[in-house]
Amino acid sequence: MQHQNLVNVITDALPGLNKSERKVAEAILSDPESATGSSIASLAKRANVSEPSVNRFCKRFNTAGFPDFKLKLAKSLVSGVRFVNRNVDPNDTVESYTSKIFDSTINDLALIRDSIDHSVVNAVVDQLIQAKRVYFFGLGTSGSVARDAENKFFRFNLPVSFHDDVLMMRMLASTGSAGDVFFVISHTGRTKEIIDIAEIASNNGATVIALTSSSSPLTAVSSIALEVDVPENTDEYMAMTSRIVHLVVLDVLATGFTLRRGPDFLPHLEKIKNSLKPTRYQSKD
Amino acid sequence: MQHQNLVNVITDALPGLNKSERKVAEAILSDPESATGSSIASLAKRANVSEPSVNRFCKRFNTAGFPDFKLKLAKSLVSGVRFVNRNVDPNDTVESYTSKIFDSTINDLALIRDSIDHSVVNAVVDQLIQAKRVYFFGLGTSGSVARDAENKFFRFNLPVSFHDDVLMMRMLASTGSAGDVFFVISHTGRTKEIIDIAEIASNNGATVIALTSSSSPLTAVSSIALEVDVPENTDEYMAMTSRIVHLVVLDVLATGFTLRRGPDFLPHLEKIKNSLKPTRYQSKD
DNA sequence: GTTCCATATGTAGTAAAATTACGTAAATAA
DNA sequence: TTATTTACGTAATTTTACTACATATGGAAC
Repeated sequence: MQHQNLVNVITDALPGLNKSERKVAEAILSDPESATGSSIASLAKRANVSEPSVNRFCKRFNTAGFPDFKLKLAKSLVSGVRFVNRNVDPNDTVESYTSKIFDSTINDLALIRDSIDHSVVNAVVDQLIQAKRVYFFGLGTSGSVARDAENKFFRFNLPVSFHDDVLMMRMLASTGSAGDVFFVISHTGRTKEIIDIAEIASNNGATVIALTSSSSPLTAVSSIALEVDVPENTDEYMAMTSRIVHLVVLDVLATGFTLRRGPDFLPHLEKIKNSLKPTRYQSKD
Repeated sequence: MQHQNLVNVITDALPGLNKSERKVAEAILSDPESATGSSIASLAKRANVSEPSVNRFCKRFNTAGFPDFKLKLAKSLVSGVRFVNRNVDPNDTVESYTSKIFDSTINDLALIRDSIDHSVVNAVVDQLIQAKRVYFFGLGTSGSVARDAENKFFRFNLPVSFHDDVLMMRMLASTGSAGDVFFVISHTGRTKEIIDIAEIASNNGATVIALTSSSSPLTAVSSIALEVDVPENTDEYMAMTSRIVHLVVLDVLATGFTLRRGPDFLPHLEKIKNSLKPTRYQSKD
């Protein structure tokens, strides 16, 4: 598809490539930017393969040839999506660690953008539209995400709340029933308490939507699971980007919700927006 | 700058070009996309000029030659296309509004990545390192950001808290003093209450750090302002991405903090990480 | 108007780059 | 092992881009 980033495509294909093709792939991935500027000869030399090998490599990735490949590679590199395999290290300057953090966040977003299951997104919007009540649950960092979700979804004229207290969650789950949607957010999907709570809600006939990583225990006990796999961060210095991705996914859901409601709903949103005007100093422009 | 759009540059230069160069410019502008894919010969033919004219045209725009020109043109088109007409509209499918939301978030992140003032980031890290106490303040959506910040910075063995209650904020600000850092987060930087509170803290000799938009009233009453200008979103459907950018900026600050503390600090972080293990079902891998 | 000069544009040749056809080597299966 | 497929490289061909040089065009000075 149009959005598939060539760098990621190559990275994904890496295991299935044969010797010389892999050499080419590695040469490109080690410095994609310069690859877009070099000739087939110089790249072949750098990868220690023959020119036709580079050419065949290009054609394997659905490009007309080397020039076309370079073009598409260059395009992939723009749009903010840079390839990052470099972790933050103690010698980094402000400039370098700043762009590393931004780049890795951008990279993760692009990854999920290209891999998210649209039918699941649709199904979740379905459930939210039908919901009589929505509870957003999350602990720790995911608590902030849940809080943000509440702030977004209350605008839809729908009883929503967010909770980051497991006792509260447990009580709410145990009184849940059909028509209630429990939207459970968890990066790992392995927190025992959260899984317990999701199970309780589910057993009461409520809908449980999980925003979590794939094949986690939480997925198993949910009605629908929005699976978002952000690469784990083993690096001590690196930030956790999964919460950012979760926030954007919630933006997507909110957008889907708004669209489904139709244009009649827009004045309501406008009213909420305007309600804050008196609390602010107006800008001149 | 490097991100200057070639199409715009050519359009601007149009009046100052001579006959054949203008022909080339017009041929390119009439269909820039196809220009990126064609050879110098075919473009020359389409513009009714000779090949060297096309070549000269390219060099006039600070490119090494035709291939380099095509590359830069292609890059310009990517970012251009993504910026323009990326608003959600009622006819969007799940696929299209999903990628629009992701794309606009990515775009905004890339924009800030390239425009953030590194010296300010450094100065803020300086202040945080020296702080005896840090308060994160935010209302509404920024409240979630502040909450997330608390969750991040408490790991640094530093008394931090987050607040989203203006009365609480006011009281804390009025008892603040040198050594206290009030980290105030606000998208608009125009909320009267918040500005009041920042002013009170500042008058008491505390350090006020603002994460907000440039030239806002909040900036004026702060010791340091981390100015982050995310394009306003007039579109009703579109999500607010500024909070995402704020979160990433806080990640950057946390990283800067960790690096400044040095490697002796890592075991402490590890301890916190491990503390959560018993709350989770362990994964097989 | 003619001459001179500068700039603009094109022609033809050359160099570079990419692709193709084909042959050899390596790997795999019988 | 041998047959057969797949992988890879060599060399020739074709395409593409660039350079040097020649011609043309448009003023300005006489």
